[in-house]
Amino acid sequence: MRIATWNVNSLNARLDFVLGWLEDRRPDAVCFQELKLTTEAFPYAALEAAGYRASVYGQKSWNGVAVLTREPAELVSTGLPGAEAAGARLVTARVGEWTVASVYVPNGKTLVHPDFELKLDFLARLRSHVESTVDRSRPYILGGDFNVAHTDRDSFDPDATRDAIFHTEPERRALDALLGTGLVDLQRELEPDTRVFSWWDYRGGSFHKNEGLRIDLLLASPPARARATKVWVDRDYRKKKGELTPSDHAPVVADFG
DNA sequence: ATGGCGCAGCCACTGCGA
Repeated sequence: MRIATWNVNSLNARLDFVLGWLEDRRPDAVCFQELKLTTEAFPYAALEAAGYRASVYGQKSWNGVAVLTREPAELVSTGLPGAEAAGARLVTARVGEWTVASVYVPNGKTLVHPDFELKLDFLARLRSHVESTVDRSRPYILGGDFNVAHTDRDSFDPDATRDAIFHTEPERRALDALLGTGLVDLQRELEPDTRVFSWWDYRGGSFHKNEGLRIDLLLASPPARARATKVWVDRDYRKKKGELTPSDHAPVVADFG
């Protein structure tokens, strides 16, 4: 079983790039974020031709999440109760014995922007949602763009970014609280000390300089963690492919025995 | 070897992303 998460930064703009990646990596399930299209406009046909079905929660222009699966899946839920104003940012699907959820946590914009409080509220509601609705005694993966650099190790320059957005104590403690429900960060479980990023700014040659952040995470329930054999950032797919432009996020991939 | 912002929209600038 191979499960991945990937903020694609517009599925329409990225479709050919994504199809190439699916053919190359052959994941069984993928959490997509930032579809930037409505549920109706989702490219179901192109993905079905590639061997995938999709559980989708989209909206026009912004946000939008999906869980792509090779096997037929049951759509469990869309949206996060109480966080409707934040847009389409959570979808959960069940495939076989696995439950897979894709989340796109609000960016927050700046520390003094109203969206920053919305971000903290979203993370708190996400914790409550997991606590009350997810059976953590079964294989469960919450994959997504959390827009938080959890520790100093997850940032290219911990000193320069100290207390900057994505790095503040309230954001980090909100992620701690989510993990307090019993989920674990797979990357840190399997590779506690590896300095690895999942996002690099398009601007200023950030990727070339490896000035990135690790903000895309695969969170796992104990049974899912127990089966995990490998987790990695698919850095090659942050690179341009011929004429195809990459997302500013790389896929994060995990394999399970 | 790679890359130097990119995407959506009542559009050619602006808002947003992180």
